[in-house]
Amino acid sequence: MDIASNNKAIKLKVRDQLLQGHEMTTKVQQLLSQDGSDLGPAKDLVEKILGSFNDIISALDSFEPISPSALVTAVEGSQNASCDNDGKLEDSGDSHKKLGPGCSIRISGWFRFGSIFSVFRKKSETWTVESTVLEDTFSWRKYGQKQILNTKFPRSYFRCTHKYTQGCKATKQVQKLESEPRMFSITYIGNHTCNTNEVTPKIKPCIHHDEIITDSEEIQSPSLMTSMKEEEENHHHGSSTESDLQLVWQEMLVFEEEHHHHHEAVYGCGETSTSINGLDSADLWSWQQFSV
DNA sequence: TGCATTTGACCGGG
DNA sequence: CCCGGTCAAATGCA
Repeated sequence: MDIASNNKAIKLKVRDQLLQGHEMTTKVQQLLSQDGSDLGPAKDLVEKILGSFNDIISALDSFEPISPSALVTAVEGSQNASCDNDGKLEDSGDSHKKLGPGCSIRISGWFRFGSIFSVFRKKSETWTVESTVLEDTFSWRKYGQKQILNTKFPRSYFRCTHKYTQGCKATKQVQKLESEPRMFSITYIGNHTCNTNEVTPKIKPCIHHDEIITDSEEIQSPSLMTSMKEEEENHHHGSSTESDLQLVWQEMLVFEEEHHHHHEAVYGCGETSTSINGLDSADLWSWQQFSV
């Protein structure tokens, strides 16, 4: 099998997996919508499923092989996008779609998997995600927090833990959405150049949706997905998988472009460890060590 | 004790 | 000069 067809096969496999996950998530959501049932197990299941989504997508995303202008709509300055008091998201762009109650956003080309997690993906190195979860597959260290003018919630600043050890320039900014306090706007700036293979995966807490959105003072819970990922990595030993995924990612983007599938971007939660402190009106968010 | 977070100070761009 | 982003000393925590 040549490289092209191999990549195609991988691409299809990834797509299949994601679509399967979508179906499962949809079913579980239906369960959750039913009154009177015990929601605990269902919520856990959703957490796992969405964690898988985020795992895959984060892995793909981390390679940043985005082909020029791909289908991903430019969202230069998307970190400035925010919901005003009327719940409308402001954006300089001209392509908008509805995101939840009262929020319109510029849409990137992506798959539709649900309504938990939406993405403003961009061609280059800055993109914004809206999610109920604050986690991804990278290791972040908080270096600042700022109250932004005319916003209710402070913005937190994070840099890659490996900034100094490996010169990784990736940063991210996190801010609660005023229109939907359950959601966080997460802006990723720059791509990770750190060698995550050097980082020893750690079993760390995984945040559950409910915990994130509550006003709990301190949140830490065990991760299920991290160990799974760890095992997976032991099987793949990294390198070839990475290049495969990079190519797959490119092809996925092109694939979507070719088929004119420009959807609202939605996918699930991550499974990294996240420690969240003081989620009150002056929210402080703190990502702790985690690695791919 | 070492590492992560907090938070006021500082800096640069508009 | 204002504001957003970053720095770095102080503080917290395991």
